[in-house]
Amino acid sequence: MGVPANQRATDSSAGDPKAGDSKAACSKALDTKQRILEAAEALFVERGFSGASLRAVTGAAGVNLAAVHYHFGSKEGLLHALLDQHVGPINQDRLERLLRLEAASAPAAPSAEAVLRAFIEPALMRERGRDPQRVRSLLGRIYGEPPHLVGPLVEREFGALGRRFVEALERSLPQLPRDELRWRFQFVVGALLYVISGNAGLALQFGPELGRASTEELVELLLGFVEAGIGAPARASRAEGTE
Amino acid sequence: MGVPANQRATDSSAGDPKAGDSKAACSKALDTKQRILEAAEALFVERGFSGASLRAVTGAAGVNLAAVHYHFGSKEGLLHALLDQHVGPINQDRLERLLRLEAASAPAAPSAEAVLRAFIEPALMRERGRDPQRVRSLLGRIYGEPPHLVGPLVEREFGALGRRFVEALERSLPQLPRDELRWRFQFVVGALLYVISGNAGLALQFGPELGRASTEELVELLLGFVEAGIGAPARASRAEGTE
DNA sequence: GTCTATACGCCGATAGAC
DNA sequence: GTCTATCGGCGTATAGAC
Repeated sequence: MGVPANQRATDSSAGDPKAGDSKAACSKALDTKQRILEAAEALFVERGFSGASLRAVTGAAGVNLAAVHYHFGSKEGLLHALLDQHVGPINQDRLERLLRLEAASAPAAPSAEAVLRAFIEPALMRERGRDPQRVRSLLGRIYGEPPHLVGPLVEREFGALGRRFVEALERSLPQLPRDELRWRFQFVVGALLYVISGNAGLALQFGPELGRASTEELVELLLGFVEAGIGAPARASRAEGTE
Repeated sequence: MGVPANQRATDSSAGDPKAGDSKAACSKALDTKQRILEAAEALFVERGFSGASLRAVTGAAGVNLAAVHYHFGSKEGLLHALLDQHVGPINQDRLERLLRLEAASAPAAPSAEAVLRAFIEPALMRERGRDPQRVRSLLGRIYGEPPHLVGPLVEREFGALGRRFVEALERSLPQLPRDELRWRFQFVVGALLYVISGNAGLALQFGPELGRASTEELVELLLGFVEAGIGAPARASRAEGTE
């Protein structure tokens, strides 16, 4: 009794366990780290961050529980590494597109439509050979986790980029009051995140019929909505007070 | 050593512990239930559902840990009771407004603007003498919790109502393809939830300057955005296939 | 440097005494 | 209706094997 070996369910690497070469040890370390990341990605998307236990992650990855603390410091550190790996490239893509747009239309500002497309398309399209639904959901799943967790994380991964896009939109829509534009940008982010998360409505609310839209169709549908919304006439209901 | 009595920190009721009257017991039960609800509301909003432990809730309420399972069955049951208490009235308000709109404009359909206002205003305005921010946040905080939790909850609290509003919008905008309208309604829900949650962007992203908008201003800002978005010309990029 | 085994203090849940 | 005791699972920390 008492043999606790319920790990290593999937495999324990292809080579023989005797290989003590330092290069082999190094590649094994990378392998462990990568296996943890892949298992964590799948489980975080499936069950959410709080809902996926480290024991489930390490069990699925076939590694020891403590390995995650050695490589990532904590469960939150693991999430951070996962986000750096996924939303980093998305945000880089967004920024490159924005800079290209601004260079192409200089000295005029690019259209709000083009800026919004640069913001939205990378978030929905990027897949890199993986199941696209999975990659997308990870980002959306993060919002709504306990606030003390999501706050610093959003600022770190998204703060500067969001402010940069708002500045671009301010130049595209100079007639719109600054505050109103900033709120509208928040509405865009909200709609995008809700779509990305795939969490609520949709299949749940209307049955599978609504889930049919392809990624490309979804981008166009969302863009049609937010372009009209952000370009709507100013409400200007608060021309008062602060002079 | 080993005396585990670290509960009862706050108090243990005002009366003497001998009072065996049945009426007193009953009112004490109601009091216990209500105290749990109030403490849970505050802590769920502050730390999120997963982040607030039952021990913290019962400790703040000054009741025993097991009481929550006696009265609500589980932590999830407690959340459910809390939502019934808060989003129930909101959804009832929404439905009454919609029915009044439809009655007033019959046999024609009410405008999409009016329907959207009936959907959004109750969610942002209702407060009932409490700190309004707190009441609003509870609803928004729920989304993004682990999907197995949020799925049935959304369907139960919101499914029928959401479908009813989509039907109304379909009558208000008959020229818009059904699928496109349903997606757009999802975008509205996403933007609304993002605002309600108060979780992300906003103060975090732009500093406190953006948090200044009053509830009434916020309703108008959001309505201006979603009215334009939902009424935008159809993209119609998928007139194909299913005939 | 990489990984394993083991332990600690919380958590939600439950059974049974009062 | 309330409380105590206790359960298995959780995230985390660390000592030591290789």
